[in-house]
Amino acid sequence: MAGDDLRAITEVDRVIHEPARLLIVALLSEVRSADFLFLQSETRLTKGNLSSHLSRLEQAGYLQIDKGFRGKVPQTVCSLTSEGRAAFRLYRAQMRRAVGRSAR
Amino acid sequence: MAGDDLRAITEVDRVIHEPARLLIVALLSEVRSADFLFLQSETRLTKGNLSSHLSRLEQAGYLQIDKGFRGKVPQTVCSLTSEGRAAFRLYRAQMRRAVGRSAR
DNA sequence: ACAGACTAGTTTGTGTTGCAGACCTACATG
DNA sequence: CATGTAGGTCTGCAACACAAACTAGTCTGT
Repeated sequence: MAGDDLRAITEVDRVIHEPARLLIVALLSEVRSADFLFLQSETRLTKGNLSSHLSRLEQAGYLQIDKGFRGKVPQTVCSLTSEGRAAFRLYRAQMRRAVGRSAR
Repeated sequence: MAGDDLRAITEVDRVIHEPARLLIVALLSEVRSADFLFLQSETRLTKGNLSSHLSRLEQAGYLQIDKGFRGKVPQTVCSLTSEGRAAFRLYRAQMRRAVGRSAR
């Protein structure tokens, strides 16, 4: 039944489902890595928010965060882990079922 | 830029974005109307939860809730309003940009 | 050299919300 | 009367999103 497919929606990964993080993950899914400032300008999130969303993604094992320096200036570089990419793939598959009717 | 499309994700309608309600709206989008018990069995939500999500959707103007009787038994029948359908259409368009395979 | 501004990011505080479960109302039936 | 059904409300709690305050260190002007 169609309902069974749909019911899976209630089990989507909330870490990714949150719009701000979905945006971050979607952005990162298209590149190898991105630094904090790039993400901030793309997402227009405040530093505080961006920082905590990144931490959340890291905690979930979806993101690798490398802190280094560009010259004397600290630099935070982020990239999705393979679990992160897999989780995003799954999320997309689930959501397409709910919204993607035209995609098929 | 692709980033601009994506950034719209952060503005999705949270009323619909919540998985339980997304499920309800997706179900209702495929029928003219559905009663409380049907929704409960399809969603597997508790009565309490289902009731409050329905109220939330009604408050948002997305849902019409008609309380009546089937014989002597009370019956709550729900159907999306045209605003509800429009909101869902918009939501789907926004989310497809984030998860749709042919986004670019 | 030292104050003040700037950069990069983290921590804290607050209000909202999603959810489960207990309870309530009204009617019907065994 | 006791139980069941339909459809809720209410309460308590944990999670969380967001903004604002804060920290650490660098750069600039005088």
